[in-house]
Amino acid sequence: MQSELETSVRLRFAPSPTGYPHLGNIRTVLFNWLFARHHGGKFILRIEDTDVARKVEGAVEAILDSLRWLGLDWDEGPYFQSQRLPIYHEITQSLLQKGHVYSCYCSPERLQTMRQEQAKRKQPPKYDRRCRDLTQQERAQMEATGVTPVIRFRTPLDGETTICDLIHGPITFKHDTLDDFVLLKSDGYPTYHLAVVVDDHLMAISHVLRADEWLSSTPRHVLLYQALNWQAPQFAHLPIILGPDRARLSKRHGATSITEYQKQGYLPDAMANFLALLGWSLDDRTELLSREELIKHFSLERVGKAAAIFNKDKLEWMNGVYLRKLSPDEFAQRAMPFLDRDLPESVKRPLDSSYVSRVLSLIQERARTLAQAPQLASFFFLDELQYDTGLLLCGKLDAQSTAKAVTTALQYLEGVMNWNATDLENILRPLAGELSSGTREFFGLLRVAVTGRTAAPPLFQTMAILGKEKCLKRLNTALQLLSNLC
RNA sequence: GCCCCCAUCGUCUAGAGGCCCAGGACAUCAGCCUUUCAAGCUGAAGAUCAGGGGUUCGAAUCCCCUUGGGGGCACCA
Repeated sequence: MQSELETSVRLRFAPSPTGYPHLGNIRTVLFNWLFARHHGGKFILRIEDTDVARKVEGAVEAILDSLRWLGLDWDEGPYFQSQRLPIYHEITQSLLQKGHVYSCYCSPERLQTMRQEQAKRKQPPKYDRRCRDLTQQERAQMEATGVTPVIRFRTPLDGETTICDLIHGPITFKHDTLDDFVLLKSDGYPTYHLAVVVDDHLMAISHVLRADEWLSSTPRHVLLYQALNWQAPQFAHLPIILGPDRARLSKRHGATSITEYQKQGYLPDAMANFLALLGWSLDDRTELLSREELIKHFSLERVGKAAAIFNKDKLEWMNGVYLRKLSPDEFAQRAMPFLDRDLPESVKRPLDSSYVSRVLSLIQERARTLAQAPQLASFFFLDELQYDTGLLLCGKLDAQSTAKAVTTALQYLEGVMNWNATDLENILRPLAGELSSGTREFFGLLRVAVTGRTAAPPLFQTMAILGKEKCLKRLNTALQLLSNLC
């Protein structure tokens, strides 16, 4: 049975469609989602599209896609603030009547020069409240000029507001460090401060988990809640995620949008696990947690305060762990699109799925991302291998003895009836001693001939999958290359 | 300039006064396994707990200062 607290837990993710969601955004969603699911509450999606100018085409779809990819489902929404304008207007009217807000007629130009002068005088940039106490007559005059005013909040001149952050504890802000912020823009759209407060209240949001960058605007929101006579939700400000250079995550840090990680072949579960550990931990040793375990154990008490630097190496490692945990079938199913996308064009499509499955069984353990699969497996698909002939001579043997070794191997292989890994090994292993200094050299030589590389999956399994015809052909090619060196 | 937040190995972190001359993970290095690679196993190195003052019998843990880092101060969110 759920307690009353649990049924009333309502979280939300409220991105603005001004770009594609990046790691930081997604980590925030994850925490919101985990908290909601942990408490059996609701998770709501709301699009804060109140900035017409900065709106980015396709951003909303990218947000929805990212959430779906990560399996972060929502119970309500998406709501769009741009469709809720009348609500904000109505609330603004009531605030106006109660005297909590006022119309401001200052032009953007005036505000800008004001700020410039403040900067020159090393003063904090703050609205000088010129329109705060206009007389009725002055207001009428301004209205008559036809300028559309903005609506500003009448911030108390003295006193202070203490917010009780669930992660940081109590934090006090003096009102005289705040200014009269804008609630309604002249284009009729609300600012973030108005819209977020109104919607969080109307949507009965119980907990606001958002990034630390919002911490200093929280007193404004609390003041607004008070003016509206509404109960404020609980706030929890999450540590920010930084790039390796300790700067905020941005384009410069390579893959920043979450869809990019999808393209690079990371698994949603690995991503979620990794992101959960950025700012949260279960204990001193548990690192690998399934979706269910994350939900079960997530709590705000175990969220840290310090900003975290994104460590891609660890993400890759973890993704490798998840990749290896997949069943062979599932791995093949997931890797197939990547092969299709990234294998050279010369490779005929559609790919033979049963061949692909066998190939991928050797790749699974070696790939840290799905996008590495095509590169790891390419020699299985190519007709002609391109490699440096010198690789054939990496051991102590000269070109002639090497050629002899290959020739002998070919002789034996041609007669093989059952082309499988065990038989191949049984035939080739005894040859290593007589033809070369040992298995390392002999098998190494064959490996280069058959795969074109010095690092590849186990030789005999590789040959078995490649098939007799292809192997013999490649060994003959190697022989030709060697004859050029003799 | 003002306000706010933060500070444990390179990185993610454990640590809520004695269990810590600080534990785990990634990365690094070495060894084992082995036909190469990967995986796996074992081990090493890596943090005077930013610095300085207190409080205390005792501090990474509490308080203060300093320093450093980050965030905010738009008719952006």
